[in-house]
Amino acid sequence: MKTRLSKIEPLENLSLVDKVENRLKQYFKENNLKIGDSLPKELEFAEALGVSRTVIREALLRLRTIGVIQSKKRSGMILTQPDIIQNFEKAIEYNLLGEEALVDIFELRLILEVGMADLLFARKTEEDINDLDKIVSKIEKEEDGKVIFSLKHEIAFHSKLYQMSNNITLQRFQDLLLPVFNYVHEDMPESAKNFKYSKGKFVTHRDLLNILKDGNAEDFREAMRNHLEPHFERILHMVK
Amino acid sequence: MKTRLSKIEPLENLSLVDKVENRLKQYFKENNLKIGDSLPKELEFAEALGVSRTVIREALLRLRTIGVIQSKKRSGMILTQPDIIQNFEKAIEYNLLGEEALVDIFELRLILEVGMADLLFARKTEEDINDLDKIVSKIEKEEDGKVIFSLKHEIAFHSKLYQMSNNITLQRFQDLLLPVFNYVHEDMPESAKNFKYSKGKFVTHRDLLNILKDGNAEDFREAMRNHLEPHFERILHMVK
DNA sequence: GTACTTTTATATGTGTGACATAATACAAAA
DNA sequence: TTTTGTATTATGTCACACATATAAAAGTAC
Repeated sequence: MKTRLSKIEPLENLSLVDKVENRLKQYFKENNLKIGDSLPKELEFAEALGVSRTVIREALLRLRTIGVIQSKKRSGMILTQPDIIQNFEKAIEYNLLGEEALVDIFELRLILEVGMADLLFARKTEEDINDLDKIVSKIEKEEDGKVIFSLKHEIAFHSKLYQMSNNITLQRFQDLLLPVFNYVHEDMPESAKNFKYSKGKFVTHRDLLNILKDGNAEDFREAMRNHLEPHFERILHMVK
Repeated sequence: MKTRLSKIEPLENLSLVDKVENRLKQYFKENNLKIGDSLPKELEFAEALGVSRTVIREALLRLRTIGVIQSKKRSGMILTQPDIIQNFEKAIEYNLLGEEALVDIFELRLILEVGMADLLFARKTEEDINDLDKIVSKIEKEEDGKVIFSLKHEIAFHSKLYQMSNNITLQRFQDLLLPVFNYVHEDMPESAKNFKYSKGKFVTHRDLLNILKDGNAEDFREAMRNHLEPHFERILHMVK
């Protein structure tokens, strides 16, 4: 039998910059640095670690890229609160996500919308309901009785829901999901766009709104689950 | 009267590296580059854009940091599929997230667990159920009849659920959530740890497992919602 | 000709020193 | 006191040199 090598770890194969980055992280931890604290200057780091300014700069640039530090001329560098969604956004901007990742993300969206009911009920305001009402009325007017799948309408309605959640991370996640959503939609077979709901089961935006007005979180979850039925159908029968 | 200056807009204040980064992105788009394609070398970029290699390297390093490109000595650089979770992870490693972000993320976890029911039912296997059974039995043995909140048990059980979802992005998200979860838990008042469920409503891990075995997604959602009751209680009554 | 080793060329990685630029502190002027 | 100029300083940009890993070519043995 061939010897398995899965357990053995490779020797340290870190570049100088990698090592410096680790030391920096260690330095932050040891000195218990917090948001807003200022850092020593590049040359001091370089001298202390015995490397060139080039290497220090590269390590610091990584931190700057993920949003852990900010730097200004003359003032030096300070620790900042990283924007966790931002890098996500940047990565997506490059349109390099593969099929699996896109599907994963699309699934995430479905999960979120079904799962967010409690947040909506806890945080909805009169104003939110009115806004939603306007959106739904507009949709109904344009759809004019027909049951069609309109990406624009979907986005308007569901974006409002995310906004109602009052969870910034969630909202921004939704924002950056839009292109993905668009992609998945374009890729959708006609059969899904004209999905036939089981008779009597079709949950419209109006239905969702009414539940949001007078119903409870549990009902909303199940209604949303039905509303998203064509998407779930598609996803759940995919072979991964 | 003093002249107002509210109308005038500041000029673009992008650094050279910023501009170069934008040009690179444009270049990728225009040439419709895909994952695996190789890039011109640094010096060629530098010459083409009329900037120093330093600047090009900084721009490319940003891309490398967010995982859009990889580089090897001699072979040059290739476009790679960015790991969208990785940057998230890195940012979190630095413990610089503020209270609001942590709460947002914790909320996200609750939403996901309630919303992921359909995925679980669509993808569960016999083996999964058996694994879960083992985990639950172990929990019951250690809890020995008492209803206590054990972080370790929670993690074991819920991690398995994420794994069952068969959604890599979701799983990795869960992984990186653990430290946050830990933080929020430590910060939890005793009242929540000894949360009193309304009589008869307490949903145990065993209950969840049974539903997963023989029930349906809808029941599972509601059961999970109850199982997570103390967390929801805490979150939903927070003033944001 | 094939399998293997050695050499060579090359693109990225690292180092050094210089100057440019913008933000700050402070002095000078009004 | 407020504005304006000036010096200082840390980061931003530059040019050039050398180190290092490695893909590709050349060489070697069979």
